[in-house]
Amino acid sequence: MATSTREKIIQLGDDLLRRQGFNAFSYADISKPLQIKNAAVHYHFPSKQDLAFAIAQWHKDIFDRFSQKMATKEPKDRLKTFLNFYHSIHLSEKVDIISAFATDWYSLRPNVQTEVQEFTELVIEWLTELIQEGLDLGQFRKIQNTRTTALRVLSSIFASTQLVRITSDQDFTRVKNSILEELLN
Amino acid sequence: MATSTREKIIQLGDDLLRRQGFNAFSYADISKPLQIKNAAVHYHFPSKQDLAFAIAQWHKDIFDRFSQKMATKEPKDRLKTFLNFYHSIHLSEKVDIISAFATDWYSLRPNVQTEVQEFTELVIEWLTELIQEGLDLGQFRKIQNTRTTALRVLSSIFASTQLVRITSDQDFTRVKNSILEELLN
DNA sequence: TAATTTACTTATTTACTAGTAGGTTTACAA
DNA sequence: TTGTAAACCTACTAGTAAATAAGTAAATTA
Repeated sequence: MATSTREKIIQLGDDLLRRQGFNAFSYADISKPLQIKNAAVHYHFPSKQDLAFAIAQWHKDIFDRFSQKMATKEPKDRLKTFLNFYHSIHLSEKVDIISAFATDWYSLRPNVQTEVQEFTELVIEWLTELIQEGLDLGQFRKIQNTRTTALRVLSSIFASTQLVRITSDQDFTRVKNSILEELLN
Repeated sequence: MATSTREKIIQLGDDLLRRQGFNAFSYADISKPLQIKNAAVHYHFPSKQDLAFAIAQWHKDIFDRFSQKMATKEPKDRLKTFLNFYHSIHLSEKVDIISAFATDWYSLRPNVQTEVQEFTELVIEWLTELIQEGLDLGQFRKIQNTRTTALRVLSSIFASTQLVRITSDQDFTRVKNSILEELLN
């Protein structure tokens, strides 16, 4: 199954958004590598905000499939997979999609903001449930309120993808391991 | 002592950088409110990168003064002041200067990157020392390696200033308190 | 007092930016 | 075979970006 142009635009847009930021890339940055014209991008996504919306939607879809695939695994492994996923983000010099959108929050149209909010809530809820299950099964150690713990895991990990751009690669691994140590019994 | 135009440009630039991102504001956004011409901004800062450099330097100066003023206080109070400082950032709809620079990292000139790196290392070291002192005095609880703890405090708190743009104000306070609870004996 | 420097302004350039109008090709359906 | 719609392209507009050149008024220095 060949990837459609529309799909390619979304993927490249996502890449640029998370590597450079929403206001730092242009339609030309998309059309050139794909060897199509600027107007072709506008054909699929009339405005840049429409593209942003599609990217947010795309992430919701991906996360949906991810969480379904993970549903059968136990909390500990789910958490590890989640953290490893962020590790790969960091290695590709990108940042997390949530923080990418957060940075450019005030340049996003309301419907894009709503989409991002829904995606974020999805992730937080998924993490909250994961932690609750981990606690119930005795795999995790109780620290605080589960949502707070979820928020701290999420913010720690995604801040790290940013912070290590400035400091060093080692610091990411350090934080990642510390999250695991903190939670695991 | 009246604030010089140069100083005003830096302050407004900092504000815009942290509210909208480096690539989302223009020289016009600075010249208009200050009621000067675009070229006047270029007089003080020939290129936008020069402005970015000055903003990074400015933060180093501020942090220097801050840490000197805090030197006599005890670790617990220093940490609280630090967290409250970030709370005020969050309330003003800005993000932390480190994450603002991190987001636009790849659009920064090498000398700006170096300046930001130095500032970040300053903050991490300050936090690391604070934690070490707190441990020595028995005010803090040992969790991990002190640098790791410092990294986690920093990343948790600054990710929160971004995350709460998307979720809710409450979530910031939640994270802030959890950091304190985790460390304090 | 003359020379110089600081802190600007006016006016302009070059290079993009997102976005659009209208024409063309291709594929598929009636 | 004709009609139609999807997926482009060519060519363009209007606006904005950073940056610069040249000039000026006021303050500072020699």
